[in-house]
Amino acid sequence: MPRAGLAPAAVVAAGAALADEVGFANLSMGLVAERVGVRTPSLYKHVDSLEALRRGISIQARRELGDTLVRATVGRSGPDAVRAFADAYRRWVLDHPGRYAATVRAPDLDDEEDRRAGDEALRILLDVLAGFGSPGADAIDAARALRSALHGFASLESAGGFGLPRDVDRSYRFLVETLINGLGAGGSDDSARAGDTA
Amino acid sequence: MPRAGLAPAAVVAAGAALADEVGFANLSMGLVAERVGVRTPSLYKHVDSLEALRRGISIQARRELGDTLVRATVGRSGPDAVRAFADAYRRWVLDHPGRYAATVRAPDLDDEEDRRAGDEALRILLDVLAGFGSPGADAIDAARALRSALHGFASLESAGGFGLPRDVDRSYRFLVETLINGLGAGGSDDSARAGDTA
DNA sequence: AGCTTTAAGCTAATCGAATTAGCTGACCGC
DNA sequence: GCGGTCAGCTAATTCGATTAGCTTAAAGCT
Repeated sequence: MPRAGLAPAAVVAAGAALADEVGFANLSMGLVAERVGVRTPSLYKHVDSLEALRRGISIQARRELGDTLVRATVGRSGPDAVRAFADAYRRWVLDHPGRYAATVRAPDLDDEEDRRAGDEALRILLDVLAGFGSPGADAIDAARALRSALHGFASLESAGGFGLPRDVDRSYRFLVETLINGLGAGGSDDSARAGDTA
Repeated sequence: MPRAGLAPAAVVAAGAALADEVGFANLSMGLVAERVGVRTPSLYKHVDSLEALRRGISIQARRELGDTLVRATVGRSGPDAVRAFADAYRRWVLDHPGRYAATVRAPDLDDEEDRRAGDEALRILLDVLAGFGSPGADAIDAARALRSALHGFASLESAGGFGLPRDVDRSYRFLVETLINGLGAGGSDDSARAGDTA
């Protein structure tokens, strides 16, 4: 038979696309094999295992997300950069639910490549936040806050977690503006506990 | 042989405990069976399938989390209630990682019981936020913002997503205070886009 | 063009986890 | 004590991941 001319990268790409369609959790070797046009066992010539394929998808997805975020934020700064970052983040997640689920897996600490793929988005995030000089606020804290909020919203939305009819776009804008407000006000350490009821 | 005296609720409870130990994703019928002291097929006398067991765990977990949050916030209001809510939320997630993962699954919309179990936490959240009368801000938006942020942080932390050495407790406090600040400042709709660079 | 080497793909087989079928005996109410 | 019900069991099925071993397309060399 004519060969399919497969390569590890092609298998990972197919897996990523499939993950977006059927869900990262429902990915199977059989599905991927069918997609690339070979029998299941043939995949093992290109990837070590389903687990390894998942890791590959995760790494690739983190890179894609990172690239997307870079492109969205270049040339912007301050609250504007945060909005661009947030919008690009959510759009990417909604467009690539399976890939996004893949990015959430904790990187394998023994794997250099895996660990690095996650760093880029973080670096961008820190750059974006460089414009917010909330006194006493650590940039890492701010980055974690932003990342947590965006990740939380995106993952709840993409899991269908928002049951109520309230417009989701609007809620997202509210979230982003709330964070921008909060970060701008410089609300980190316990000194912020003054002015409680305000 | 003497009977094990099992009941569906006991199987779900054992499954929940096991999920906390091995991870919700790694739950298997074999593991649960071993835990409750029967052979695997016997479980099917109490639960319909692994999938059904997972749903049961999810429902139970949402109820437990809801109860915990109620207990943590009764008698408090305003920013104080938000802090208590946030602290209780995170503590519960860290103590019950498997159950928490179970709560994230989108409820089955065809299942009345499933849908209801998620509502309680939301109701509490809305109550907690009643104290924040940010003009123009919809309570649902605020609830979603808070939920997203807390869920995001908790799920990243419990997935080992924070690689850096920076103290995580501190970052969490920062996140909560940032939200309190932001919500207090009333930053919802586009009118908030005034005062950009601030 | 013919020869060799490599490795992509295949079929058949193994393994493990979920689930189903059908049997047996423990406990409940009489 | 007797009968019915149902928890639990063993055996069997199914399906997906993975391994073993064969075949031959493709690439390189002479």
